[in-house]
Amino acid sequence: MDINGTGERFADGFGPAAHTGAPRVGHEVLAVVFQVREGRLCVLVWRRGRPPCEGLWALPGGSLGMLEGLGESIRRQLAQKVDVRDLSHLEQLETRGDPDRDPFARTLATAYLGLVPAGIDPVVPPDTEWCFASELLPMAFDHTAMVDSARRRLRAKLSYTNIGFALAPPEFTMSQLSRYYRAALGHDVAATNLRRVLLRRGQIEETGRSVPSGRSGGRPAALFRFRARTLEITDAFAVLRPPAD
Amino acid sequence: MDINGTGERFADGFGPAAHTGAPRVGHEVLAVVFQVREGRLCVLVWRRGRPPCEGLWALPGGSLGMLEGLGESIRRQLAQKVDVRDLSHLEQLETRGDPDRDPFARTLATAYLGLVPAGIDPVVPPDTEWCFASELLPMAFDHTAMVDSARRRLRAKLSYTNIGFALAPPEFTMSQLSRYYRAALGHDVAATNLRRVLLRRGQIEETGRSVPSGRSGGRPAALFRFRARTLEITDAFAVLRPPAD
DNA sequence: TCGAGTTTTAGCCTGAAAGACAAAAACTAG
DNA sequence: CTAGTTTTTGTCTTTCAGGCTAAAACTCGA
Repeated sequence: MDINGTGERFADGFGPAAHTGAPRVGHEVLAVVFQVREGRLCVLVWRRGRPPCEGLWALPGGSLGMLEGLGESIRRQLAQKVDVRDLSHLEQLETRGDPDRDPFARTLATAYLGLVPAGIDPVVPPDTEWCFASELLPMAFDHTAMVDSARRRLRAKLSYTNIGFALAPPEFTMSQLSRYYRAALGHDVAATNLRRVLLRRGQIEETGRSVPSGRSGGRPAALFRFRARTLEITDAFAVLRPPAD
Repeated sequence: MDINGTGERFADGFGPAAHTGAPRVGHEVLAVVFQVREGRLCVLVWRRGRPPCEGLWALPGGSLGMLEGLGESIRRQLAQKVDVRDLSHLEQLETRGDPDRDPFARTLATAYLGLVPAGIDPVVPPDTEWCFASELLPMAFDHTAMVDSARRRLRAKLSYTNIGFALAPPEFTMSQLSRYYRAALGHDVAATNLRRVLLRRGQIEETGRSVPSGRSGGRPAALFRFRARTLEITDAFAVLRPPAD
């Protein structure tokens, strides 16, 4: 990597701390955890009790342990906020490292997107709450930007993956599912179209059972479930496909 | 963030190095730089001259400087490999941090996807080469996985963004463009369909000029250009759109 | 200069998929 | 039994991708 032997390799002003020459900066792992509650998209946040950014909302997470991987670390740390078994999906989002993102120390942060299915209510510590994503007050550091990234990622993936499985409980009616989609997408989703789209894509299937609908009567609703509970990409979604033959 | 006052916060075995308590690990920034050359997708790699992984291909990049951001850092480091002005696109890909990804030191690496338009030939140092992406030999550390991520990302974005602008030179004929797409996608792309798709999406436009086609005759080909040279998402691509009204 | 060969361009057709809408089905409550 | 409610089914329209063919526009050689 010493491209011309002139030592430009250390133009950053730091010699090697190991064979790679990487300087040692702090690294933390954070998560934007979404859940649909009361028909609205919510984010799990906690209120900082000390400076910097005292009193502001912050994302759950913390320091990367010396012996753990990134995903491993955020799972461990979320286990202290939300029961890990409740996390239906987790994926890496982005890493932020602006020198001034934290005014007190040079710290990088890798953000994850986590999802919790609707209908359960994990125990959270007293300083932690589920906030409506649309009404988030300014957050600590660059956490607002991370939440925005996470919302965009979720919205996009609802279009071209089966990620709905992570928002919905194991079984659901189509009108329930359309409410989860509406909460995450921010606009109405017609249950009848949603049904056809997801059925054609093979993402959901009928369980055979049904439940009575609202207390004021109405045809009983069929119960559906997602076929898979891991992320799958809808391949029919690709444009510029390989030629037919 | 000390969720219950029992000190579980430091369950990773490390006390705070700063107010965040982040342990200090090495961090490097790498780039998967693609260019279409000779009609094929190529990756910029260099051959390691010393252990670990001596003799294996590796991605360009290096240590994050103490005062620079992540994107800033990879741009600086690529300037030593490829003239920065030639980079038509750069985006963050993923951060890898398995404790054993580097056997000699705990190092995190943030990978970027970079693109260089076809038709130019940046000066690269002697240990550095453009390798066909489809014929890459095993690479150092987890770099192979990063190249795979980058290829998937590029292929996906060719479907639903205007990222072709970063593969093509400023002006091009449709058959040239279809060759760039074929190289990146790995399959034939009919120039006539590509033209209609990109025109309808408003991604490309005619320059008004044209150039003679192959030496054996043929109708002159119209020259096109991309309307934008920054990433834009094709919104018509979203399924589950907001209702019409 | 004319015809053969080559490449690009334009037009037409098909099929897949999404979304709007309306009617039928299946229930509750009074 | 009827009115009201909700789900489900079916039809229609629109949009877009992609295949195919014919026309256009050029070069080259006879």
